[in-house]
Amino acid sequence: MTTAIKRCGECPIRHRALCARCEPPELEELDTMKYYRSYEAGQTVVWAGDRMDFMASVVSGIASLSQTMEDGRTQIVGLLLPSDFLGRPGRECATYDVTATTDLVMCCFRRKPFEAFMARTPHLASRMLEMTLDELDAAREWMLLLGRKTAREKIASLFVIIGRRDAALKLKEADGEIAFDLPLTREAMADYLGLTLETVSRQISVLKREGLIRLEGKRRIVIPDFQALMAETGDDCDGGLIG
Amino acid sequence: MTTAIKRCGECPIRHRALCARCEPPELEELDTMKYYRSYEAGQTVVWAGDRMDFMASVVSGIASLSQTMEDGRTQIVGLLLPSDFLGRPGRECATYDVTATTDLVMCCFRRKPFEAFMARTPHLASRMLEMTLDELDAAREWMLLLGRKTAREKIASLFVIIGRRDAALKLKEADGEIAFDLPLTREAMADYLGLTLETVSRQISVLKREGLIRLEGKRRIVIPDFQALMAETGDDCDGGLIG
DNA sequence: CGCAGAATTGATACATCTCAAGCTGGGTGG
DNA sequence: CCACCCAGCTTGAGATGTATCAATTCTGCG
Repeated sequence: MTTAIKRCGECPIRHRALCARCEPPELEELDTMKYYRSYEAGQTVVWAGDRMDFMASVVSGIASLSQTMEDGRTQIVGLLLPSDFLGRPGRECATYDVTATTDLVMCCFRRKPFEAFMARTPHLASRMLEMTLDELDAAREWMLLLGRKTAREKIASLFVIIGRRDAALKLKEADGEIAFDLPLTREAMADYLGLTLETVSRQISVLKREGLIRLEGKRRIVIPDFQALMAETGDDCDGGLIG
Repeated sequence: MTTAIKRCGECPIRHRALCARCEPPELEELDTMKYYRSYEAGQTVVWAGDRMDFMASVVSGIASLSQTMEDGRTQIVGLLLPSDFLGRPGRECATYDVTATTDLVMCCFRRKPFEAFMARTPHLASRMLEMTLDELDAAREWMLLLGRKTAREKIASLFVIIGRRDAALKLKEADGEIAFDLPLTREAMADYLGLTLETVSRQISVLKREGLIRLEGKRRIVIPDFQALMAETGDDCDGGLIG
């Protein structure tokens, strides 16, 4: 459950996380407050409605936020990637089911002390506002996908978004040939895209047949021509991340 | 374009808007900064991508945020109701098309001075974070609706949400018989729910035929049994606003 | 009155879902 | 070391919900 503790100064997500604008004295204080938690792929972090006595940044791996209806229909409403934050100031209970989609490591803080720290550290609150506004834009982008895109466009959009993010992480340009490991099962993709897993599988097969993507094994996606795939998302040519 | 100026102290949205926690001296300062703008139903406030040199709170009426694809498919990604805020600190350009769905009055601030005011007024930033987190929850709730609900459930959910909000505004309980004016055309409902206007019309007719709703004129909706309609949303019985 | 925008209704098409049958690859135990 | 197993995935055939195209019918208003 617990992994080796790192100093905040050496943290891999330091420059993008909530604490991005913290100065050394603040980092030292965070060092004393934080603890790590690890989850295996498939494990549940919290259930919607459960009391949640901590807040956390994702250090590595991916977690999903999802809602499930009484009859089992499920919608993933957000992915938490490295540097993303989990937990809402002032709220005691989780709003969504949080599940480790891959092996996951999170940097955690007990809620009360962390809220106190935030209250006396204005730039933390301002960083949090910035990150929340970005999440809101991403959620709204996803609303367009869920409400108006075809299955084919949904799959293409997913690959373009993951490919672009992956390229950014590797500090590469998102054009020409791009390859990445797809960290989601077909079922998770379906729940994220508002489709069934059969439809996801079929549309991936179609894109493969047309040469827009290649599969290496089940999980590695190669995009030989990123621009060509972008043209299949339905967004205007800039890829439409914001619009 | 400009309406009579009110003192902030008498503002009808004062207790729910961004400035909810401002004290009299701050309100006086806001009084000197603010100006009102009015739009007629159907007018565009800004286009996505346009430079936006102001931020604003909705005083009365409804505005919609929407995204449109090249081929004309449109998705409404948010409604701005009285007390909701438009504009993002640090961003010069509008991210979405903003349209007045009904006649609309907004309380506006030029961006630069307002950002400066926010920078030295921490509780404004904190109120903004709170409002943004609420919007994010609402957006994610809508993702479940768009991705997983049937047309019938979508219509029922829309009426329940508007009915509940309307009851809250009138300080009534949301049960038994509820009635409200529906401020959206069939087309706007379709764009909000990810449907066509024909499907919206048909499903409204079905709910009417089943006695779950009545129409008085085209725009006034009467819900004789709020609980019964809630049972049609697919959410668990608390209505699932948060989950 | 008669128009124009909004809404309803009908007939048909089609994308996606549903149910069902195999396939594939990696791990395990005999 | 091989056969088996199982979760994850693919593919097929048919059902179904929603979109599309096309008339009407309302409703408010000049």
